Amino acid sequence: MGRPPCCDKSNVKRGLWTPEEDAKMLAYVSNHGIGNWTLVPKKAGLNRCGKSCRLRWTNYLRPDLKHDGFTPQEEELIINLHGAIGSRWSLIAKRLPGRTDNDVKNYWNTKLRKKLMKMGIDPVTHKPVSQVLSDYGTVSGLPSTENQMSFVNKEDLMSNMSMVEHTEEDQAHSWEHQVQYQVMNPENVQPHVFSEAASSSSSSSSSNLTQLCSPPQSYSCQTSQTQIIAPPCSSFDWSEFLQCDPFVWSEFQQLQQCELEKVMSSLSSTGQIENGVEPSNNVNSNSNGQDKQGAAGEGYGAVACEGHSSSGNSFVDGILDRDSEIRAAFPELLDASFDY
DNA sequence: AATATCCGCAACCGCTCCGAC
DNA sequence: CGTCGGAGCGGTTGCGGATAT
Repeated sequence: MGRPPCCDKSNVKRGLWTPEEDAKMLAYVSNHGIGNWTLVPKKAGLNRCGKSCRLRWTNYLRPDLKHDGFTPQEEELIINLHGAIGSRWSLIAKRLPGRTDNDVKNYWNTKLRKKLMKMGIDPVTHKPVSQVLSDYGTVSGLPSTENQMSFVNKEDLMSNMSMVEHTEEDQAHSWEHQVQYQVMNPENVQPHVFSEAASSSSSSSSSNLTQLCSPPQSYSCQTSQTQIIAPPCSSFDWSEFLQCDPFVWSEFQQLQQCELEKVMSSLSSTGQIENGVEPSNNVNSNSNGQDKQGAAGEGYGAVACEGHSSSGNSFVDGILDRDSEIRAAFPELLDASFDY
């Protein structure tokens, strides 16, 4: 159960704001400032809920807001940040002056998500669709597979599947986009892109869909381009990518610390920690790795942990799962010190 | 020209967080 | 230390304009 409503909704106006209401709101704020939002509608002479006033102000009336379209630079930043921290729209919006979390969220849902799907990128995991499908195919024999899918819903899956089953030219085009995207988002690059991109057989399995992730021979030029632009060593460390952006890295560290403290607090309060050692039967600590796509897909922050007492560790588990993926892909990382 | 469908955006809802008391 | 309530967040809904049939 949530909190009771902040006001009696039957007595307040809802829906679109009129120019008169906007004018009252602007006049009040310019004269008195914001203060307590629950008092603003009364003082401003508006028959609105305080929450509605706050939303109208923050999402539309604020004088520092941009109302024009998103630039390619903003677009790229949103994609990169979404890939790094997930759907934390308010954090992403902080990096985009004049944009609100609502703006960014809407733009993502209506434009960027579709755009990535057309490029052959799963907008949830930021991985090539073929990779996600391959992973899905691998886990399809396990129970409750729908909980392990990184796709938002079946519609997305069908959309993606129909996309990758288009013509060879489309596939090649899609691959080209994938490579370009992966250069932009190196933390999501799969091993074969760096070291084995030209070898379609190396990444092929019994799944035809998996084969689609390999570049057509005629597109080897994209591969060489990737090798030039991509990080110089094959043992790419995704955390280094996060560190490239001080803001993202700062937010990441804060979130990491915050989540860690919550987990430790939760575990210690429920007696699951003895001498600082976590119990070994954590459902998300298995080495299977097949159910980890959702973890990465939800911005490392939404690992399903239903029915388990350590439900607060989703973020850390997501990070650890992602780390396991990288380590599995790049065994040489095992020699490196990499503690969270 | 009329109707149906699609799409984008503004607004709402439910929930968590956190400070005040 | 527990409760209350305001602020803020992410997800979802629904309206209205644009486009297709």
